[in-house]
Amino acid sequence: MFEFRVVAECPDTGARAGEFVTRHGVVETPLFMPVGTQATVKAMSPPELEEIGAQIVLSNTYHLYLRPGADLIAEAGGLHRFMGWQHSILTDSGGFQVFSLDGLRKVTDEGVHFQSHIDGSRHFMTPELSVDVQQKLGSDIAMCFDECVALPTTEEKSRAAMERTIAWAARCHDFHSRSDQALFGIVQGALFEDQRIECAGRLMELDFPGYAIGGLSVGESHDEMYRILDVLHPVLPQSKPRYLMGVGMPENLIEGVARGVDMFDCVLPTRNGRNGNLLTSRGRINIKNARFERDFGPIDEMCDCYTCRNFTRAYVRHLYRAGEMLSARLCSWHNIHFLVHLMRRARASILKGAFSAFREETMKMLQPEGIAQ
RNA sequence: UCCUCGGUGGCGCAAUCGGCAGCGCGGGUGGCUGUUAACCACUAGGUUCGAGGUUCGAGUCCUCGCCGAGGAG
Repeated sequence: MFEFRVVAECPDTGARAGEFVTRHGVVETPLFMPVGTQATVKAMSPPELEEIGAQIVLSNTYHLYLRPGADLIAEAGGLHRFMGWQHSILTDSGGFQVFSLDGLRKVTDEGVHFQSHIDGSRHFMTPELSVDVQQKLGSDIAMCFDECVALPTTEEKSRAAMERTIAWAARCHDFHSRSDQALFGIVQGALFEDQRIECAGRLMELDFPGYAIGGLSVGESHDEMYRILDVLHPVLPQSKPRYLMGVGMPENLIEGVARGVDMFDCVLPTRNGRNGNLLTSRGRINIKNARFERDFGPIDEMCDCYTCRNFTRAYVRHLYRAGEMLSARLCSWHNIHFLVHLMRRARASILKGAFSAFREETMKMLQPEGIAQ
């Protein structure tokens, strides 16, 4: 059911434009997926996400398993119907929570003992349970349950997590049965090139319809992230989509695309938006700053999102300082629009054979020195 | 006119027995990368109403004054 095809490739870099089909429609890559952990992209409604042009959103197995529960969502007719989103959905497996809920969990080869961050109740998440939940949710793309290690780490710890991730991937693969849902494998291996290559190769033996690169954007430098992407680029199958998990800084997206990445997701546009940090074509701005008090221009001169078409920096700053919820909405709206359209423009440039110029120009604009006003 | 209570950062308030003047909000700034996050961190800001006095040392005790709130007449 799930099929990916490359429609254009950049002659100078690893960038490619592609598309895949889910039962909820055609999805064009490269793309950015807004994060909707709790079956909602915080502060945004589905029609607003549609207006922005989001093609697929991400939701989370661990969070929905704890509340409201996979059976309830299945009973509601599946996650799409439950949250009122007719387009594609990717569900993360809960693997990232193995990393982020440090202190509330214990990892064993069999699975992960969690203590709920909501009520302290004890749970045991396994690869099978993660896939079971994701099948009940009915997402278009499910992710293997993996172990994401914190950086910096040692070669031994990384290898242990990598081996566990591979073993769990095989168990996910065996357990997975929904033919209308794609299951992606996740490459781990921290910043060790040999481990990354080995992990990719062993996952490829399972022939997943797509491959994710996990364990990055967890504190390493950009150069280290790019080095791992460079290493994986020639290894991963050209004919399958590659998904760089958790990456959302504009420059990371551009450089990721240049290294063959097709999909990204990140909480950055929504979380930072709620906290008054805004992405612009000339770098990031903090709308809280006093210098915007009487700035009656748009957030970003180059942007045509709803926020930029209708409101000024001075107004958005006022909303933020006043604690008004419209601030979170307008800032999230703009930030998501920024990343979705950054990827849309990247795609257009690849189709035109002009990605290198697009990359150079965009990266130059995004430099901190580029911050005007 | 008398009595009582109060006066401390921009605002609201703490400060033990007389012993390094703090907290919250607000202000300024920074951070946030598969969301435990409309969050977190840092920072600036003081003649403690005024004038005297006691004391090694006073936001704190004493005297007088000023201002505010309440009560009595």
